[in-house]
Amino acid sequence: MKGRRCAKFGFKSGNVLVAALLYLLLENPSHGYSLVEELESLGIDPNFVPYGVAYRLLREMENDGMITSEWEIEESGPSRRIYSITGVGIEFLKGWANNAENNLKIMNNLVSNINDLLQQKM
Amino acid sequence: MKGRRCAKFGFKSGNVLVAALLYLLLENPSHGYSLVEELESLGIDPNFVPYGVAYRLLREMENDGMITSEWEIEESGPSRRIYSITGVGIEFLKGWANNAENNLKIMNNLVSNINDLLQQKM
DNA sequence: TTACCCTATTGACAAAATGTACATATGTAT
DNA sequence: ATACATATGTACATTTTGTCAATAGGGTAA
Repeated sequence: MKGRRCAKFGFKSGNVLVAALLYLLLENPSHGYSLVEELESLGIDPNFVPYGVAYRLLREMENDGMITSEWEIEESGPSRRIYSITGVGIEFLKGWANNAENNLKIMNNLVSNINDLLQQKM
Repeated sequence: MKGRRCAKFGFKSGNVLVAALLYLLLENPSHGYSLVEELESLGIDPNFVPYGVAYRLLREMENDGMITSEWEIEESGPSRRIYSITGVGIEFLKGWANNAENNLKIMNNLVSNINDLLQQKM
């Protein structure tokens, strides 16, 4: 692999959502609509996560083998697609968390540096 | 503005680079090529930031009024476009850092939660 | 002096990620 | 009936990133 690639902080909104969804599914299996609402328990405002985006992400994650799904036919209310995390998903989550720690250090330093310099210059 | 939008953590790679570049320019005016190398001082590996990407970002930032540029004709070596941060850029940087602190808290919590749950389940 | 590498910038095109918005269906409350 | 909440899906447009070739000046080693 030659040449230069763009910074991969793992902090694109998509990647964070993937990690958040995997975490929620590690807690317990759930379905798309509910998962979006559950994001609030992580401090992520569900109002900023369109359902369409979440459903798309979940399908892609299933495609990548990180989660599996099965239909749950309810006696009352529309059917739900219940997702569960797989071994692949758990490994991904481990890797993500590990990587994120490095990125968080960089971010924390950057924010500190910015605040210090701003205060110093003002 | 109705409906739901996607999570805006402000942590897309592009946004982080914008903040990093603005920080470097707040330290002192510089040109594109050098700025990429200077990223290392922030813990960001320059090898992951293609020059094309950086130059494009700088042009966009100038378009947005966050930075200004002027040509510096060298006696030796090719001419350089020297960028300086503007008032708009400083304000943006303040806002970004402020916002980033909230996002960092969420990220830190997420990573902690993930690690805790992984350890607990294994 | 040719060949090669380092500095320095630009632009074009392709690919990937996101935003937006509509369509569908069931059930409950007014 | 009408409206609202649950629940999922899909199509299209837009934005963001990745990739990489083109251009140009200057130094150095063969």
